[in-house]
Amino acid sequence: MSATRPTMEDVAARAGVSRALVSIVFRGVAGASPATRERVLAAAADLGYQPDRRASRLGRARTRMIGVVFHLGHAFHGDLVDSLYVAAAESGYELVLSGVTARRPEEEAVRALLGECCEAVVLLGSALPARALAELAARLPTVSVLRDVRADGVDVVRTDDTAGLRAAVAHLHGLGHRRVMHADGGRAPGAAQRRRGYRDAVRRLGLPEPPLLPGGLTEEDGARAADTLLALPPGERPTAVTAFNDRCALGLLDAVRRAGLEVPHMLSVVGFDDIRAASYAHIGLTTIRQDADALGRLAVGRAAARLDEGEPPGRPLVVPPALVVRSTTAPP
Amino acid sequence: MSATRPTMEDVAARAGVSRALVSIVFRGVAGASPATRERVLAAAADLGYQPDRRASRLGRARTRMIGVVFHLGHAFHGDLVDSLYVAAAESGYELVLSGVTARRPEEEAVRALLGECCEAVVLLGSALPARALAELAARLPTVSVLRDVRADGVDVVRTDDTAGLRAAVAHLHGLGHRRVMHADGGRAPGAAQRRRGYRDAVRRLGLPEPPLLPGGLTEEDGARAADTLLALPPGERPTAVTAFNDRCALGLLDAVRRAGLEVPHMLSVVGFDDIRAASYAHIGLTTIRQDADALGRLAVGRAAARLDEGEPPGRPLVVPPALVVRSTTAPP
DNA sequence: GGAGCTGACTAGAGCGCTCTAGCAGAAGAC
DNA sequence: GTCTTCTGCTAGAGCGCTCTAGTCAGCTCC
Repeated sequence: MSATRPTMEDVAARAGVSRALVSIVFRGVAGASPATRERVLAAAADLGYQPDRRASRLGRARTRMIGVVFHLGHAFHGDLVDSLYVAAAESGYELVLSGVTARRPEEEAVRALLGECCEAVVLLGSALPARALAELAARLPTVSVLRDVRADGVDVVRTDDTAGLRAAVAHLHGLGHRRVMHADGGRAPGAAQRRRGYRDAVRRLGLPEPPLLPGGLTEEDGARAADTLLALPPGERPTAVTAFNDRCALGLLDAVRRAGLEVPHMLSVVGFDDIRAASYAHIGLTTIRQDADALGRLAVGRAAARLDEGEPPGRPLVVPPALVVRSTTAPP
Repeated sequence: MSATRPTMEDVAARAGVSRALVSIVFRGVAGASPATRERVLAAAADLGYQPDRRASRLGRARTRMIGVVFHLGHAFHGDLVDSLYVAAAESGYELVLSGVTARRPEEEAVRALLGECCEAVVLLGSALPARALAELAARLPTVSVLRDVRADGVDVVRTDDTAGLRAAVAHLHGLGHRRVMHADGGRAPGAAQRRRGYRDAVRRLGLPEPPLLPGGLTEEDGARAADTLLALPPGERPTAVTAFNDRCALGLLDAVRRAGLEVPHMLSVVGFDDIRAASYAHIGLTTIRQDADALGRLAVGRAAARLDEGEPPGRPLVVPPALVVRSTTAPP
């Protein structure tokens, strides 16, 4: 509390050196003798001095800050942010988070970031129109993670959703399933690609192609998909379902089980993402794992490449997903 | 992209006015004629000028920033952050988020915030030792949300967990349950209070007091509690369970249902928090609702009162919870 | 013993804003 | 017609840092 926080000036005065020397010590660059360095550090500790990063960034030519727009409430975004923190630290960048919530739209989150002078932005699962993204990309390097978008100047880092769903269907086919349905993600980022992967695989394997189950991002959407499924005449019921994502799969699982269908014996279910909950022992959801670490690293990598090496926006970076077999799939 | 972002100077030159006038216009204070104001705004729009908030905060005496430490992955923290955003905007503050993840400990999150020069910090469900909190509070107004802690100078904003659990037990008692167990939260913030509420109620109502079920914060912990419960000899099995939180309740629900117990007829379950998933139609979890909006508003209110009115840290602010009856509770 | 280093340190000009003081010039008071 | 009061605007000194361009000892080297 006290009056105001101590500044570099105060530390300098106490250590009996110039302000510049204190700066040298705190930036950890060469130019101070070990003895002085220690004296400065001691003075700083006495005063409880903490460098003001805002001022430091102002004085510096570069801010080395990357803005991140993420959705509070999307569990997978949490995993991504974790990996972004690590990757950013490795490349000497700092993250500034801007959350999207029920009452804080994405536009607002982006606007806030622009005012903070970050050098690049990483958008997780952005729902902004391509035009808005292109506009943003015209101002500063922009990386869209999870969402594949063709917008001028926008870098894309995403999972190979199509391959993921193909792998899911192939896995089910390998188990002997013939009638596989897909709980669709609608307009969610990645949904179109997963839909395509599902259709590709079903056709390629010569399986019947039943209509899509209307699903979505949340457990509730999954439960709705289950209702649709359960309403089907027995002959048309699938023996396996691929879901848009894990949350959807979890909701679906819950609902079909309560309707008396045994999983995996009467119905196999495959999710997408591999969120934490999927691996819980009592759930054991077979799923397509998105590699959050790779996605985060590539996103920061793209931003850094454009900032540090002056690279132009590149083609989409696509991370292969991995099938994780647990206990919600079995032969029909 | 281009060279560098335009500054106030550029806007001033283009509009043919002084830098100070541009500042006046952008701060929205009196002192510029409508005509000039418009001219400045037009020039700024032409240039794509965006004021640099870092510089603006440097120049200003106060930064009006509140730091928020939250856990990515705790769904309820998302609700709180949403409400904090709203409350902060209302009191003219800005939020700066610092996330806690698997690989980014709370200490690190706090440290980052100190460097950003926020005027106060709000910690959601902090797990820091009381000493560390007191130290932090010695530097700047500190509000602990969800976690009740007796540390010098630390403001606390929390739900009346004890009352919540009393209400849960009373509800079950009212339905005719006699044997009610509690899936405990261990060392999680609020767990001790909820445990106390449970015990209070059970004693007061003259119910038997069985041992606690070891639970925790996550679905997995809930499933583990279910295992313990299911392993009980039939005579000792409860007819109802109160869970530390919703996620724990959900995990428990899932596990007991799969073991063949019908909910609510064979077992009633009450959660805590009222996270989004609790209200999903297919789940319909009876729970104790924490008022995220009130918690957020009070947290910002405390910070603002200390900053703006110079108030000293006050006594804990306790928000009453509310019982939300859905479909996981019924007479035994 | 002077040139040329090097290592340790300082002065001072920014960075992009804010904000106090102050200055013209028009309007109103008497 | 002078004096005040406003309105609309500008000059310029910060805010707490960074960083370039020094200064100044104390070396080595021939």
